[in-house]
Amino acid sequence: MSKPDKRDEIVRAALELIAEHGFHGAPMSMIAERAGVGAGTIYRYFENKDVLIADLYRELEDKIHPYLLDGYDAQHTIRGRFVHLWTALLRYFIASPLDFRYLEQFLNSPYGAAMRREKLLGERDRRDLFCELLQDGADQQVIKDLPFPVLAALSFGPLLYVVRDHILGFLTLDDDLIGKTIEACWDGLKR
Amino acid sequence: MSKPDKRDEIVRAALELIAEHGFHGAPMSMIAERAGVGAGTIYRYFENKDVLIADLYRELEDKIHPYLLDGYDAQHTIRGRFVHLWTALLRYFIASPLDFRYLEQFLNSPYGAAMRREKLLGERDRRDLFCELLQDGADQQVIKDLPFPVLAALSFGPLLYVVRDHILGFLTLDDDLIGKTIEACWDGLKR
Amino acid sequence: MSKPDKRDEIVRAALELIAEHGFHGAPMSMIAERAGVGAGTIYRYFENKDVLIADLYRELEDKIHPYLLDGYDAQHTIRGRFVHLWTALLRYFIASPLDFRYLEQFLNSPYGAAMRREKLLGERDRRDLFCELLQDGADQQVIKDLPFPVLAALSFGPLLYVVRDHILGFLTLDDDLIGKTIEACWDGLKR
Amino acid sequence: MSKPDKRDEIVRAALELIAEHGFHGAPMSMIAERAGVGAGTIYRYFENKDVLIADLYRELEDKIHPYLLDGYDAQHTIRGRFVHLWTALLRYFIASPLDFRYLEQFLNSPYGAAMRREKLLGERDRRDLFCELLQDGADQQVIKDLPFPVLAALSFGPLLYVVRDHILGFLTLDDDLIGKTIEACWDGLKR
DNA sequence: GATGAATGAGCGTTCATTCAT
DNA sequence: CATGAATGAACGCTCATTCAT
Repeated sequence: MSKPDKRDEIVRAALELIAEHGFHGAPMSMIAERAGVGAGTIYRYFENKDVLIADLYRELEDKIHPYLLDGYDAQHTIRGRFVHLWTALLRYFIASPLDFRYLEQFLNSPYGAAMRREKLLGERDRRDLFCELLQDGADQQVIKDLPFPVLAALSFGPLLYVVRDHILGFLTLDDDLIGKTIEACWDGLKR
Repeated sequence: MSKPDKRDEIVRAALELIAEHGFHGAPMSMIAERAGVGAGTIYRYFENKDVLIADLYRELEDKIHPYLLDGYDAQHTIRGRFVHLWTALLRYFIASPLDFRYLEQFLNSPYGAAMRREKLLGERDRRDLFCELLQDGADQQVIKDLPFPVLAALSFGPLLYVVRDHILGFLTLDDDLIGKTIEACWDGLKR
Repeated sequence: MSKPDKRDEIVRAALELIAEHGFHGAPMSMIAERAGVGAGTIYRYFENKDVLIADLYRELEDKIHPYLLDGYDAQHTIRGRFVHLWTALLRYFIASPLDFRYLEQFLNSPYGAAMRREKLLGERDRRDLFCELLQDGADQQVIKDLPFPVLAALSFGPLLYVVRDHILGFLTLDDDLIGKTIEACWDGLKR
Repeated sequence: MSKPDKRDEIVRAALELIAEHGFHGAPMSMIAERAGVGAGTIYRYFENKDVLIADLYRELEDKIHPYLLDGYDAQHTIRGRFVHLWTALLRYFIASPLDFRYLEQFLNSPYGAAMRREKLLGERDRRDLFCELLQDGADQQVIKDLPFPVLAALSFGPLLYVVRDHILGFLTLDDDLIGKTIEACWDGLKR
């Protein structure tokens, strides 16, 4: 097994176990076992468990980004881009529930808070399509004149909630319902 | 120190530590120390850590409920009741950030998922003012015709997000902004 | 409840719980609860758990002694007295299995070893009917010429074993089988 | 220190401490210390304390078995085989008193009761030389016509008692006394 | 005397991390 | 490089004993 292979196996194993059982239900030894490597090997690729967790998050972001870009046109209306991005993201999460569960765990942890702090307080990240979209919408006065974190909450809040409920089996999101939910969300956001 | 005092100190210490550091960052020994009691004393009042966590949640619910009821009129319009309930809840959370952080931890844990399962799938709880309100709104066709979990997501999602961001210092919620945010949320919900 | 009553209740509760669950399965608090007294009360009557255990043993000895004496005639033959004593003891144990289980626990513990040390190495206790009997039998050259502890082993060993097996349900001791077993035991002992 | 060394040290330490102080007087931490290993290391070799205790018993059985077989001839008379087996066992115990004390603790524990239940009530274990011998003796009508557990009690009872007394220093078993005691025991058993 | 709430040392067990091989 | 045996601090929890009431 070549070097990047091992790293990939570790990442995969960690994602699966943390998504299923949470950070505390996924000991390093179990991750190593599932990855088919020695326990010490993880520490060649990740300084410690915290770093593994944070790197895992970044890899997920990078993995998801192309799906959002597929068919995305920055020249479209704000509304059209909003619908496009969220439709893509919701479909991705529904197809990859483990990825969603992992992100949820991460965002609800201190790591997630630190990351959000950067996103919301630091320089707005132009590479983040959702941030960019809200910024454009605010600039063009298409969406409400509210502080950026409130706009973010109005988009992310309901949509991540429904994905969670879908994955937990509390409702079933089909394409029709996805569309209606995103519309409702947009109603809250638009001016 | 009299008997209820000890219990209160334990509850306070547990709430603070769990709110600040999460369930796993709040060992029983640390809770005992912060409460100024022996480690074994906690077990006189709570069978084990899980029971402590669940009881703490119930106490918070009971503590918050009166604030929601204060000035609440079940004969008002759906919209008026919606604004009333969420204004009261947001103000409560802003005044008691530890309570909010605790509830957040709880709802993101397996305990929370189990509780949500009951709320969403079981008999709708008429004592839960938020559930009741959404039900009434759906019955009167004032709010959108969407599955109940989606309606819940449209209310809870954005509003709990902004409270979190406020408590983390990412924005500052004053009465004006609270009002505007609730309005925006209502826009997403109303038919 | 008068003073001796409390003591009796503690003794009864301790015997039951220790017989059923062993020394370590019978916490002082559980003994207190079963006895219907406060936990601290036990310490008014017994200095600590070890003393309680030892006192309990002595009370059992005193309780059993009269049953052995009933119908006992020190002028009978060694053999007759042997059969009498063991028949009485086996019947007692079968009727009071908790007493037997307690004695068993005690004798297999360090307390029991210390007590046996006294009995076997110190001045032979003339009040102990079994010791006396073996001594008489040795003096009259009716039983084998072996060191006292060996004679004791030849009597106590098999007979306590069969009682245990009876109580554990591995066999059923009726009067006929009790008689035959004591006879067999005597065969090993007699010259 | 190589892998089997650590396991052996743990086994040795556990045997010593449990033999001397009983199961409850031999905490895992103390076993680890005496073995010269970390506390967690024990759990690499034994799933938990119960498993350690049970494995220790099995290892002792396996260790003793060859001593019994040495010079054993299944074609000999019942009496000859009886004398052979018990002489070998008593000599073994006298040479390895810790092994005896451990077995005693084990057999007087719930584990021991469960094991005895199997031996006495289940299919008679033909690999157990003592069981086999008693069975043969009963079949050939050389020993008394009594239920199997009674026969077992007549053999095991006195002989294990005298070993215990020897180890506790209440008497001194030399080869002569061993022989005489086994003879006496046989007198109880034979028809 | 009697109580039982309070204590805290001690238990069995886990797991992130290290390091000799 | 990779390993996985070893570590030991830390966890949740128990219970013999004390002492203010």
